Amino acid sequence: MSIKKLGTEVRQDQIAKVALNLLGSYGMSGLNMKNVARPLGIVPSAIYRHFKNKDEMVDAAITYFQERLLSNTNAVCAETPDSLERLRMLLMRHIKFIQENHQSLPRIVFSDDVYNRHPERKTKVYDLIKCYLKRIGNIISQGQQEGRIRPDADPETLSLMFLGMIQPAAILWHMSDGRSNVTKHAEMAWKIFSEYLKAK
Amino acid sequence: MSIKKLGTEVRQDQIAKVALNLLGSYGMSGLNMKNVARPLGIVPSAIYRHFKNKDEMVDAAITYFQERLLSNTNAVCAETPDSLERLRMLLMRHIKFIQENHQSLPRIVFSDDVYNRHPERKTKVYDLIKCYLKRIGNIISQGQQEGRIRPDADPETLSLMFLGMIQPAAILWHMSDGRSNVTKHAEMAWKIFSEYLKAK
DNA sequence: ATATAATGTGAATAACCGTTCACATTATAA
DNA sequence: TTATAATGTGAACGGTTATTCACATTATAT
Repeated sequence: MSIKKLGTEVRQDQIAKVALNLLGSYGMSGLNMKNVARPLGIVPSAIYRHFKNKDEMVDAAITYFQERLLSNTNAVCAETPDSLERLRMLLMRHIKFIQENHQSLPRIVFSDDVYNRHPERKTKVYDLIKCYLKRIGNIISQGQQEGRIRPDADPETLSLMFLGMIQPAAILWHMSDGRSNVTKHAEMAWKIFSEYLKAK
Repeated sequence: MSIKKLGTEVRQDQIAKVALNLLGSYGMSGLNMKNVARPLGIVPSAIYRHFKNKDEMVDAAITYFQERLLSNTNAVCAETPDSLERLRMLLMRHIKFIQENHQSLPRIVFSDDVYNRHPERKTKVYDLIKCYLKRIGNIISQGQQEGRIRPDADPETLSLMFLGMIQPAAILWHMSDGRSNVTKHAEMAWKIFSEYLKAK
């Protein structure tokens, strides 16, 4: 039985991904050293070769999550110059992200296990959300300057409402074990949202 | 040191309230027998006089939560006959509910600790949300029949978007430790939402 | 007032989890 | 090839938590 050994950078990535997956699928209760080690074919104590402790492992998982979420905003800006189209695509990408990664975002945000007694981690997640909202707000502002979006709308309120199109549908999707149709709801919500947004 | 003994109905209520409070404030990780017992001035093992085990205690907490949440819809329907006004009041009540009870709703929904390996509990929470959404949808339908709300809007989509006005703002409020202004956001979001809703 | 049931106590148990450590195995550099 | 560092292993430890149990205390009915 030959044991395959991998470099610590590769392992750190693998561990972070598995950790995030567990967090999204089973919550913080499913995120323990044994569950992380098993799919990688290693033993729990081996994780300590690559992370000082569980906290640093969780931090890595959150950082990985952060990169994945924010990359969506860059992607849609590269795909189209139109502000309304950017919003629509971001909405669909976010839905897809949730369906793939289960409920990482809300679970991270609401599981106080994640940052109970870790104030710096809480502000880190807070900054992530603020950053995401800021980017949505920027797309809206840009659309207003170009005359595509009505000028009397407040970008800050609207970016929060944008997230609001996703969240509750994600809850239902999550609780119905994927039986409810998130994509369809997102499309219908987008019709309503974009009708409001459009400059007359 | 005289020990005060209380009837099991009273204790069950007390325990359920404390449990829900802990769940809302610190998440499932803060919800253990010791933390529930302390504020009641009893010892952890005493809880087993009133609940068979922790699961039944958590169930009682969720039931208590359910009653509190659904009572809001009854209250607004009693306060005013106007559908739009009912929705606005329900929005404000929900915000207040979140501020008082911290993050019970999303934490229950997203903490898989709550119903990992408890499918019946998951469907119970699922039914609660569906019921809440149904009641919102009924208010909207009623407004459409009375000609107060535009008839081309889909009540189901709109009731989900109604929750969407609250959720993301609640996240920010939660993560900023109450520094962000949920009420103000709710008012601004309501302006936008109701403008769309109004029949022309 | 007294017997009996209900409620509260504190110690004990078993399971789980994060973490450490001495040792084994594999990769890498000389 | 060989020496050395990096990576993986399995057993062990301490802490936490839910749960049980024999016992003490308080309420309630007769």
